[in-house]
Amino acid sequence: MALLALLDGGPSHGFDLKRRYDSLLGQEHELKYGQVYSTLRRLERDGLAAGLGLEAGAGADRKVYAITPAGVFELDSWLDTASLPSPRRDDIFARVVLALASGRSAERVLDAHQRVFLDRMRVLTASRNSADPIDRLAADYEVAHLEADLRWIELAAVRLASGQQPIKPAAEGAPQ
Amino acid sequence: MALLALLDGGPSHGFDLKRRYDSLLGQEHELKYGQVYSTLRRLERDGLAAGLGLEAGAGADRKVYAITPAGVFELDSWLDTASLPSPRRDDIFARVVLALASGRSAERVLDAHQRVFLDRMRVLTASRNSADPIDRLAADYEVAHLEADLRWIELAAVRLASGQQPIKPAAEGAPQ
DNA sequence: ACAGCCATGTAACTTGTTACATGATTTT
DNA sequence: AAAATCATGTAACAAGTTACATGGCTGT
Repeated sequence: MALLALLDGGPSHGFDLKRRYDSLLGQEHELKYGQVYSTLRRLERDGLAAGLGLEAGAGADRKVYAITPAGVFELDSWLDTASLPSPRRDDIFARVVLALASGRSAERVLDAHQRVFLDRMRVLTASRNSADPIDRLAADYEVAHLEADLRWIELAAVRLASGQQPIKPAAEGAPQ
Repeated sequence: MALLALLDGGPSHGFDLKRRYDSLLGQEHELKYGQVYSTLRRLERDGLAAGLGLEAGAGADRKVYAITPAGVFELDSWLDTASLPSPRRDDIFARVVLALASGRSAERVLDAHQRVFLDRMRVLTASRNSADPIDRLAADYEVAHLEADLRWIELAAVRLASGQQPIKPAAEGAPQ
């Protein structure tokens, strides 16, 4: 969808799309070339983008793609879709639950995360005055969610401290 | 890691692990059997779990696995790891940025999400008084992040309304 | 006898990652 | 002449999803 959105501004080629994606959304997580070119082929296969042919440029010949009407439709649909944050299986919540389920203390998990999250907050508040409006929105977004995590950490600590965590009994189908 | 954590409570087999995972973390997103059995084989291959053999039970024979010392070590390491929330490529932030980048209005995206998030909040505040402590923590966690998203939506709306979004120029490597 | 749950799996497919290979052009 | 950048790709791997296949046991 990101590639479609970028193509919607006009035809382009893989290398350029990757650079633009990275400057837009590549905070810490760049697009891999392997994915760019295979995704473009996939878009073409699915009729959402069409190859326009080769164009000479600075280096090797560029393979230029354009978005198709079907692609525009898909993009519009995606943008109009409000995706509820799907639960993440590798975040602090999962770790806390699994720490409890395996009879470990959740405090260690909560403390470790609190430390890291607070550190990250300090870094972010600095970059929050960035000139680039997108960078600012990104920082705002991350800060908002870090605050949410930090508030939840305190809440969870209280809840777990008061009601001594009973948590489901351990293995049930286990032998011995 | 979830399977290792469950195995840490005692040896068990795929079917049982799946059920326990689902009751613990399967809010809306159950584990697929295809993944359970292939993951168990992977854990065994990597020496984190060991097959103990077959055990007769209610239905077909159960293939019982136990966690190994190496598995316990991995699990402990994972629990001690504080993972910063990695940026998600399919959430509201990505949609807003890509709407702007493709010359569309971000308001539509913001509004659609605000509606859905508020709806979800209403559903959640009801289930927040759940008896099960894990369910309560889960609801708290989701509510905290929904609040974060809603606050960000308002902030973004203000920012975008004031500074008329310039956003990077459209395609650059495009012909014509 | 049949439905439904217990229990395990496989095959095909999709997406994403890693690592490598190639060669042209531009800059130092 | 060497290094950096432009530009495209492939092969191998890892993980997750979907759909199907198999068969035993339990309750009605």
